[in-house]
Amino acid sequence: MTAPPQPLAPEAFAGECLAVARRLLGCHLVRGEVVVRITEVEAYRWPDDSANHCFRGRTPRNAPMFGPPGTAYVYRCYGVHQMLNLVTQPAGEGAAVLIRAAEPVAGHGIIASRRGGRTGPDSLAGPGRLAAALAIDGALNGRSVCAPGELQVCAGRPPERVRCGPRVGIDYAEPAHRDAPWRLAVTDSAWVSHPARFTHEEQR
DNA sequence: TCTACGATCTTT
DNA sequence: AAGATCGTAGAT
Repeated sequence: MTAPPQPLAPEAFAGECLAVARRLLGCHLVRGEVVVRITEVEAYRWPDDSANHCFRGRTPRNAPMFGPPGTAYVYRCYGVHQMLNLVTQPAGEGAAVLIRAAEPVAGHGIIASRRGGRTGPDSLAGPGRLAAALAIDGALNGRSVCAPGELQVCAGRPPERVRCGPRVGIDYAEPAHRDAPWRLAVTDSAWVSHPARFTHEEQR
């Protein structure tokens, strides 16, 4: 019997958003019997990021993003898909990391059943697919992932290399933010959405 | 109240 | 290339 993995502490999320995003790659999301390794993320930065939901200030929807680091921010997109974000930086600053893709570690059968029998990257690559595979919905919005509960983030296997490129689906943002390479992914993982849209290897 | 529009995915 | 599907935000 091994001890259960230790969840990341709030301090792990309290740093600058893009740096936290980079460190979240390779970490594990633990949701009951299902464990996945994060392979793709996007940083929504603060305060100068016109793609960020918080760019024009606090609203009822984005309020969880101003909460303490390690808070889950879950919202519905296109009336259909749930998007899972993890809040970064100190409370009061609206910055978060969108979790866009992951690869399975445990609970393959549960994932497949939630994804209509799919077992390949189609089951976990893309933020809506990931949320569906983990059964994530608005019930988790505003909850901490640092305390025992329905979702945890734990240390995993860090990536050897990272690639990056512009974030997906934010053409409405100002050009400087639309084009900024704030989407990061584990190089060599097949469990990544839009694999053709990366522009750089390991910018840091 | 009314309207427009998504940090997407699926099917055509 | 476009429909699904609905909460949010900004305008009226």
